[in-house]
Amino acid sequence: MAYDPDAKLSDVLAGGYDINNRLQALLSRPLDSRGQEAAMAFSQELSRVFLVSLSMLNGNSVAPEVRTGNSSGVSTPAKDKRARSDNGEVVTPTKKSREEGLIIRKEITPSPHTDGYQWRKYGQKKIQNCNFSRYYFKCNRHRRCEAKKKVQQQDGGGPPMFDVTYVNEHTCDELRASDDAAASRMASPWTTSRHHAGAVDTARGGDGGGLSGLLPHIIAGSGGGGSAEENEAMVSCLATVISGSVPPSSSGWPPAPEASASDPAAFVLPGPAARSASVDGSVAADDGAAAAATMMMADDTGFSWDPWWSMCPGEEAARHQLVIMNPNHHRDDMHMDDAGGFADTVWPEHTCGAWRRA
DNA sequence: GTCATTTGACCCAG
DNA sequence: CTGGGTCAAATGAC
Repeated sequence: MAYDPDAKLSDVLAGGYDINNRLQALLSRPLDSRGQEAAMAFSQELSRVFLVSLSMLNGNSVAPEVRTGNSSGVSTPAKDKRARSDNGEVVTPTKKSREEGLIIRKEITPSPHTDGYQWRKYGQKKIQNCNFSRYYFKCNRHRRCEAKKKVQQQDGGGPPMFDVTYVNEHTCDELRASDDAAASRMASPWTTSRHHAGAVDTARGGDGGGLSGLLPHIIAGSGGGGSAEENEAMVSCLATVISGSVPPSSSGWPPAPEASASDPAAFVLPGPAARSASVDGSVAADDGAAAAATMMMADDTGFSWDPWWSMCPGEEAARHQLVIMNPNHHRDDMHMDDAGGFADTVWPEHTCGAWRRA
Protein backbone atom coordinates (compact mmCIF):
# COMPACT_ATOMS: atom_id res chain seq x y z
CA MET A 1 0.00 0.00 0.00
CA ALA A 2 1.63 3.19 -1.12
CA TYR A 3 0.95 6.46 0.58
CA ASP A 4 0.80 9.66 -1.34
CA PRO A 5 3.08 12.16 0.38
CA ASP A 6 0.47 14.80 -0.33
CA ALA A 7 -2.32 12.79 1.22
CA LYS A 8 -4.21 14.30 4.10
CA LEU A 9 -4.11 12.78 7.51
CA SER A 10 -7.83 12.20 7.30
CA ASP A 11 -7.35 10.22 4.10
CA VAL A 12 -4.71 8.05 5.70
CA LEU A 13 -6.86 7.44 8.73
CA ALA A 14 -9.86 6.70 6.53
CA GLY A 15 -7.77 4.13 4.76
CA GLY A 16 -6.85 2.66 8.09
CA TYR A 17 -10.48 2.55 9.08
CA ASP A 18 -11.28 0.66 5.91
CA ILE A 19 -8.48 -1.81 6.57
CA ASN A 20 -9.75 -2.26 10.08
CA ASN A 21 -13.23 -3.03 8.82
CA ARG A 22 -11.88 -5.62 6.44
CA LEU A 23 -9.81 -7.12 9.19
CA GLN A 24 -12.81 -7.30 11.48
CA ALA A 25 -14.76 -9.05 8.77
CA LEU A 26 -11.93 -11.47 8.37
CA LEU A 27 -11.67 -12.12 12.07
CA SER A 28 -15.38 -12.67 12.47
CA ARG A 29 -15.02 -16.18 11.18
CA PRO A 30 -12.57 -18.99 11.91
CA LEU A 31 -9.30 -18.47 10.17
CA ASP A 32 -7.44 -21.03 8.17
CA SER A 33 -3.79 -20.47 7.47
CA ARG A 34 -4.53 -18.27 4.49
CA GLY A 35 -6.95 -16.25 6.51
CA GLN A 36 -4.36 -15.76 9.20
CA GLU A 37 -1.88 -14.59 6.63
CA ALA A 38 -4.39 -12.17 5.18
CA ALA A 39 -5.16 -10.89 8.66
CA MET A 40 -1.46 -10.47 9.25
CA ALA A 41 -1.21 -8.43 6.10
CA PHE A 42 -4.05 -6.22 7.27
CA SER A 43 -2.45 -5.77 10.65
CA GLN A 44 0.80 -4.72 9.04
CA GLU A 45 -1.04 -2.24 6.92
CA LEU A 46 -2.65 -0.85 10.04
CA SER A 47 0.76 -0.51 11.60
CA ARG A 48 1.85 1.45 8.59
CA VAL A 49 -1.21 3.66 8.85
CA PHE A 50 -0.41 4.38 12.47
CA LEU A 51 3.17 5.24 11.68
CA VAL A 52 2.25 7.39 8.73
CA SER A 53 -0.34 9.19 10.80
CA LEU A 54 2.10 9.79 13.62
CA SER A 55 4.62 11.03 11.15
CA MET A 56 2.11 13.44 9.66
CA LEU A 57 1.10 14.64 13.09
CA ASN A 58 4.71 15.32 13.82
CA GLY A 59 4.95 17.44 10.71
CA ASN A 60 6.79 15.03 8.50
CA SER A 61 5.47 14.75 5.02
CA VAL A 62 7.46 11.62 4.38
CA ALA A 63 6.20 8.51 5.99
CA PRO A 64 8.62 6.70 8.27
CA GLU A 65 10.05 3.63 6.72
CA VAL A 66 8.62 0.49 8.12
CA ARG A 67 9.15 -3.10 7.34
CA THR A 68 7.88 -3.71 3.89
CA GLY A 69 8.32 -5.90 0.90
CA ASN A 70 10.11 -9.11 1.58
CA SER A 71 9.55 -10.99 4.72
CA SER A 72 13.15 -10.86 5.77
CA GLY A 73 12.64 -7.37 7.06
CA VAL A 74 15.55 -6.06 5.07
CA SER A 75 14.39 -4.03 2.16
CA THR A 76 16.04 -5.51 -0.87
CA PRO A 77 19.56 -4.51 0.08
CA ALA A 78 21.00 -5.95 -3.07
CA LYS A 79 19.07 -3.46 -5.13
CA ASP A 80 19.61 -0.42 -3.00
CA LYS A 81 22.61 -0.46 -0.75
CA ARG A 82 22.22 3.15 0.23
CA ALA A 83 21.47 3.57 3.87
CA ARG A 84 18.43 5.55 4.80
CA SER A 85 17.71 7.84 7.66
CA ASP A 86 15.05 7.42 10.27
CA ASN A 87 12.54 8.84 7.89
CA GLY A 88 13.64 6.77 4.98
CA GLU A 89 16.05 9.32 3.62
CA VAL A 90 19.30 8.28 2.06
CA VAL A 91 22.14 8.38 4.53
CA THR A 92 25.74 8.81 3.59
CA PRO A 93 27.70 6.25 5.50
CA THR A 94 30.35 7.64 7.79
CA LYS A 95 33.96 6.81 7.22
CA LYS A 96 33.81 4.42 10.11
CA SER A 97 30.73 2.72 8.79
CA ARG A 98 32.30 2.44 5.34
CA GLU A 99 35.28 0.74 6.86
CA GLU A 100 33.45 -1.42 9.31
CA GLY A 101 30.50 -2.36 7.22
CA LEU A 102 27.75 -1.13 5.02
CA ILE A 103 24.71 0.39 6.60
CA ILE A 104 21.90 -1.30 4.79
CA ARG A 105 19.21 0.87 6.22
CA LYS A 106 17.75 2.45 9.27
CA GLU A 107 14.20 2.25 10.38
CA ILE A 108 11.89 3.17 13.18
CA THR A 109 9.73 0.38 14.39
CA PRO A 110 7.69 -0.44 17.45
CA SER A 111 8.78 -4.06 17.14
CA PRO A 112 12.51 -4.36 16.58
CA HIS A 113 12.37 -8.11 17.02
CA THR A 114 10.15 -8.98 14.10
CA ASP A 115 12.48 -8.66 11.19
CA GLY A 116 12.56 -12.31 10.31
CA TYR A 117 16.12 -13.00 11.35
CA GLN A 118 17.56 -14.47 14.47
CA TRP A 119 19.93 -12.27 16.39
CA ARG A 120 22.42 -12.82 19.15
CA LYS A 121 23.10 -9.93 21.43
CA TYR A 122 26.79 -9.17 21.76
CA GLY A 123 26.82 -5.81 23.42
CA GLN A 124 24.89 -3.16 25.22
CA LYS A 125 25.99 0.33 25.91
CA LYS A 126 24.66 3.43 27.53
CA ILE A 127 24.62 6.17 24.94
CA GLN A 128 25.11 9.75 25.88
CA ASN A 129 21.99 11.91 25.90
CA CYS A 130 19.81 8.88 25.52
CA ASN A 131 17.56 7.54 28.19
CA PHE A 132 17.91 4.03 26.90
CA SER A 133 20.83 1.79 26.26
CA ARG A 134 21.77 0.75 22.77
CA TYR A 135 21.82 -2.94 22.01
CA TYR A 136 24.09 -4.65 19.53
CA PHE A 137 23.14 -7.82 17.73
CA LYS A 138 24.73 -10.16 15.24
CA CYS A 139 22.89 -12.50 12.98
CA ASN A 140 22.58 -15.89 14.57
CA ARG A 141 21.32 -17.84 11.63
CA HIS A 142 24.84 -18.63 10.59
CA ARG A 143 28.01 -18.17 12.53
CA ARG A 144 29.75 -16.50 9.61
CA CYS A 145 26.94 -14.17 8.65
CA GLU A 146 28.23 -10.65 9.16
CA ALA A 147 24.88 -8.92 9.38
CA LYS A 148 24.46 -6.83 12.48
CA LYS A 149 21.90 -4.52 13.88
CA LYS A 150 21.77 -1.86 16.51
CA VAL A 151 18.61 -1.16 18.43
CA GLN A 152 18.07 2.10 20.22
CA GLN A 153 14.84 2.94 21.95
CA GLN A 154 13.80 6.47 21.27
CA ASP A 155 13.34 8.95 24.05
CA GLY A 156 10.04 10.58 24.64
CA GLY A 157 6.58 9.65 25.66
CA GLY A 158 4.07 7.48 23.98
CA PRO A 159 4.49 3.95 22.82
CA PRO A 160 8.13 2.92 22.66
CA MET A 161 9.65 3.24 19.23
CA PHE A 162 13.03 1.82 18.33
CA ASP A 163 15.67 3.02 15.94
CA VAL A 164 17.04 -0.06 14.25
CA THR A 165 20.18 0.21 12.16
CA TYR A 166 21.11 -2.72 9.98
CA VAL A 167 24.75 -3.12 9.06
CA ASN A 168 26.11 -5.53 6.48
CA GLU A 169 24.07 -7.75 4.29
CA HIS A 170 22.92 -11.15 5.40
CA THR A 171 25.00 -13.93 3.99
CA CYS A 172 23.41 -16.59 6.15
CA ASP A 173 21.14 -17.88 3.41
CA GLU A 174 24.01 -18.43 1.04
CA LEU A 175 26.19 -19.86 3.76
CA ARG A 176 23.50 -22.21 4.88
CA ALA A 177 22.76 -23.27 1.35
CA SER A 178 26.38 -24.06 0.74
CA ASP A 179 26.63 -25.85 4.04
CA ASP A 180 23.53 -27.84 3.28
CA ALA A 181 24.95 -28.80 -0.05
CA ALA A 182 28.14 -29.92 1.62
CA ALA A 183 26.21 -31.80 4.27
CA SER A 184 24.10 -33.56 1.69
CA ARG A 185 27.24 -34.78 0.03
CA MET A 186 28.43 -36.15 3.36
CA ALA A 187 25.26 -37.84 4.49
CA SER A 188 22.70 -40.09 2.92
CA PRO A 189 19.36 -38.51 2.10
CA TRP A 190 17.75 -40.72 4.74
CA THR A 191 19.64 -39.25 7.62
CA THR A 192 18.74 -35.98 9.22
CA SER A 193 21.69 -34.07 10.46
CA ARG A 194 21.32 -31.69 13.35
CA HIS A 195 22.33 -28.91 11.07
CA HIS A 196 19.65 -29.69 8.60
CA ALA A 197 17.03 -30.10 11.25
CA GLY A 198 17.94 -26.69 12.53
CA ALA A 199 17.71 -25.19 9.12
CA VAL A 200 14.25 -26.54 8.65
CA ASP A 201 13.23 -25.39 12.05
CA THR A 202 14.50 -21.89 11.63
CA ALA A 203 13.01 -21.51 8.21
CA ARG A 204 9.71 -20.77 9.87
CA GLY A 205 11.11 -17.85 11.71
CA GLY A 206 13.71 -17.11 9.14
CA ASP A 207 11.63 -15.69 6.38
CA GLY A 208 8.11 -16.55 7.26
CA GLY A 209 8.08 -19.58 5.01
CA GLY A 210 5.69 -19.32 2.12
CA LEU A 211 4.18 -16.18 3.49
CA SER A 212 6.41 -13.94 1.50
CA GLY A 213 5.15 -15.48 -1.66
CA LEU A 214 1.52 -15.21 -0.72
CA LEU A 215 1.29 -11.78 0.79
CA PRO A 216 1.97 -9.75 -2.31
CA HIS A 217 -1.21 -11.23 -3.70
CA ILE A 218 -3.13 -10.04 -0.70
CA ILE A 219 -1.92 -6.51 -0.44
CA ALA A 220 0.72 -5.18 -2.75
CA GLY A 221 3.65 -3.84 -0.86
CA SER A 222 2.91 -5.61 2.35
CA GLY A 223 5.27 -8.17 3.67
CA GLY A 224 5.21 -10.83 6.26
CA GLY A 225 7.84 -11.07 8.92
CA GLY A 226 8.44 -13.57 11.60
CA SER A 227 7.07 -16.97 12.17
CA ALA A 228 3.56 -18.20 11.76
CA GLU A 229 3.29 -18.20 15.52
CA GLU A 230 4.28 -14.56 15.65
CA ASN A 231 1.80 -13.77 12.95
CA GLU A 232 -0.95 -15.46 14.83
CA ALA A 233 -0.02 -13.66 17.98
CA MET A 234 -0.02 -10.34 16.19
CA VAL A 235 -3.41 -11.02 14.69
CA SER A 236 -4.68 -11.89 18.13
CA CYS A 237 -3.13 -8.76 19.53
CA LEU A 238 -4.60 -6.59 16.86
CA ALA A 239 -8.01 -8.09 17.32
CA THR A 240 -7.77 -7.19 20.96
CA VAL A 241 -6.84 -3.60 20.25
CA ILE A 242 -9.62 -3.24 17.74
CA SER A 243 -12.33 -4.89 19.72
CA GLY A 244 -11.22 -3.65 23.09
CA SER A 245 -11.59 -7.09 24.52
CA VAL A 246 -9.27 -9.87 25.44
CA PRO A 247 -9.38 -12.65 22.91
CA PRO A 248 -9.77 -16.20 24.09
CA SER A 249 -6.49 -17.65 25.18
CA SER A 250 -7.30 -21.03 23.75
CA SER A 251 -5.74 -20.30 20.41
CA GLY A 252 -3.15 -22.96 21.09
CA TRP A 253 -0.24 -20.63 20.84
CA PRO A 254 2.06 -19.81 22.42
CA PRO A 255 2.16 -22.95 24.48
CA ALA A 256 4.47 -21.66 27.15
CA PRO A 257 5.48 -18.43 28.83
CA GLU A 258 8.15 -16.59 27.02
CA ALA A 259 9.84 -13.29 26.85
CA SER A 260 9.43 -9.82 25.72
CA ALA A 261 9.56 -6.29 26.97
CA SER A 262 10.09 -2.78 25.90
CA ASP A 263 13.71 -3.73 26.31
CA PRO A 264 14.56 -4.52 22.73
CA ALA A 265 16.92 -7.19 23.87
CA ALA A 266 13.94 -9.20 24.84
CA PHE A 267 12.45 -9.05 21.41
CA VAL A 268 14.92 -10.98 19.47
CA LEU A 269 14.09 -14.59 19.29
CA PRO A 270 10.59 -15.79 19.67
CA GLY A 271 10.63 -19.28 20.96
CA PRO A 272 9.07 -21.75 23.27
CA ALA A 273 11.02 -21.27 26.43
CA ALA A 274 12.26 -18.54 28.67
CA ARG A 275 15.92 -18.48 29.47
CA SER A 276 17.50 -16.27 32.00
CA ALA A 277 14.64 -15.62 34.34
CA SER A 278 11.33 -17.12 34.98
CA VAL A 279 7.87 -16.05 35.89
CA ASP A 280 8.13 -17.83 39.19
CA GLY A 281 9.32 -14.62 40.78
CA SER A 282 12.96 -15.47 41.17
CA VAL A 283 14.10 -12.28 39.49
CA ALA A 284 11.49 -9.98 40.85
CA ALA A 285 12.20 -11.21 44.32
CA ASP A 286 15.73 -9.93 44.04
CA ASP A 287 14.53 -6.40 44.37
CA GLY A 288 11.30 -5.43 45.91
CA ALA A 289 11.60 -1.84 44.72
CA ALA A 290 12.34 -2.87 41.20
CA ALA A 291 9.44 -1.16 39.56
CA ALA A 292 10.08 2.22 41.09
CA ALA A 293 12.41 3.43 38.40
CA THR A 294 10.06 3.15 35.51
CA MET A 295 6.41 3.32 34.79
CA MET A 296 5.17 -0.16 35.10
CA MET A 297 1.87 -1.86 35.28
CA ALA A 298 0.97 -4.64 37.60
CA ASP A 299 -1.37 -7.49 36.97
CA ASP A 300 -2.53 -10.43 38.94
CA THR A 301 0.65 -12.33 38.29
CA GLY A 302 2.38 -10.13 40.82
CA PHE A 303 4.83 -8.86 38.26
CA SER A 304 5.20 -5.50 36.66
CA TRP A 305 4.54 -5.44 32.97
CA ASP A 306 5.87 -3.14 30.41
CA PRO A 307 3.22 -0.59 29.48
CA TRP A 308 3.83 -0.90 25.79
CA TRP A 309 2.78 -4.48 25.74
CA SER A 310 -0.08 -3.69 28.01
CA MET A 311 -1.63 -2.44 24.79
CA CYS A 312 -1.76 -6.04 23.80
CA PRO A 313 -3.34 -7.93 26.67
CA GLY A 314 -4.08 -11.01 24.68
CA GLU A 315 -0.56 -11.57 23.60
CA GLU A 316 0.80 -10.44 26.89
CA ALA A 317 -1.28 -12.93 28.76
CA ALA A 318 -0.19 -15.62 26.42
CA ARG A 319 3.47 -14.86 26.22
CA HIS A 320 4.19 -13.57 29.71
CA GLN A 321 6.43 -10.86 28.48
CA LEU A 322 8.52 -9.65 31.33
CA VAL A 323 10.80 -6.79 32.07
CA ILE A 324 12.03 -5.98 35.50
CA MET A 325 13.85 -2.78 36.15
CA ASN A 326 16.44 -3.20 38.83
CA PRO A 327 17.84 0.08 40.17
CA ASN A 328 20.21 -1.75 42.49
CA HIS A 329 22.31 -2.88 39.58
CA HIS A 330 24.56 0.02 38.88
CA ARG A 331 27.27 0.38 36.31
CA ASP A 332 29.41 3.36 35.51
CA ASP A 333 29.86 2.81 31.84
CA MET A 334 27.22 0.61 30.40
CA HIS A 335 23.86 -0.95 30.88
CA MET A 336 22.38 1.74 33.07
CA ASP A 337 19.56 3.81 31.82
CA ASP A 338 18.84 7.21 33.19
CA ALA A 339 15.92 5.90 35.10
CA GLY A 340 18.43 4.22 37.34
CA GLY A 341 17.88 0.66 36.40
CA PHE A 342 18.47 -1.86 33.74
CA ALA A 343 16.28 -4.47 32.40
CA ASP A 344 16.51 -8.01 33.54
CA THR A 345 14.83 -9.74 30.71
CA VAL A 346 13.45 -13.10 29.96
CA TRP A 347 14.94 -14.34 26.76
CA PRO A 348 13.26 -16.83 24.57
CA GLU A 349 15.02 -19.93 23.49
CA HIS A 350 16.85 -19.92 20.23
CA THR A 351 15.07 -22.18 17.84
CA CYS A 352 17.78 -22.62 15.31
CA GLY A 353 19.85 -25.08 17.30
CA ALA A 354 22.13 -25.76 14.42
CA TRP A 355 24.37 -22.74 14.64
CA ARG A 356 26.15 -21.59 17.67
CA ARG A 357 28.13 -18.57 18.51
CA ALA A 358 30.72 -17.41 16.10
C1' DG B 1 29.09 -29.73 29.40
C1' DT B 2 27.10 -26.58 26.20
C1' DC B 3 25.65 -22.35 24.89
C1' DA B 4 23.57 -17.63 25.13
C1' DT B 5 23.84 -13.52 27.78
C1' DT B 6 26.12 -10.25 30.69
C1' DT B 7 29.42 -6.96 31.40
C1' DG B 8 34.21 -5.02 32.21
C1' DA B 9 37.74 -3.74 29.32
C1' DC B 10 39.72 -2.43 25.25
C1' DC B 11 40.13 -0.19 20.58
C1' DC B 12 39.74 3.58 17.71
C1' DA B 13 37.77 7.64 15.37
C1' DG B 14 36.78 12.27 16.02
C1' DC C 1 39.96 12.79 26.01
C1' DT C 2 35.46 11.11 25.01
C1' DG C 3 32.08 8.20 23.22
C1' DG C 4 30.62 4.43 20.25
C1' DG C 5 31.50 -0.20 19.04
C1' DT C 6 33.38 -4.67 19.92
C1' DC C 7 35.71 -8.42 22.32
C1' DA C 8 35.94 -12.01 25.40
C1' DA C 9 35.87 -13.92 30.13
C1' DA C 10 32.45 -14.73 33.53
C1' DT C 11 28.02 -16.16 34.55
C1' DG C 12 23.94 -18.74 34.63
C1' DA C 13 20.31 -21.65 32.52
C1' DC C 14 19.44 -25.92 30.72
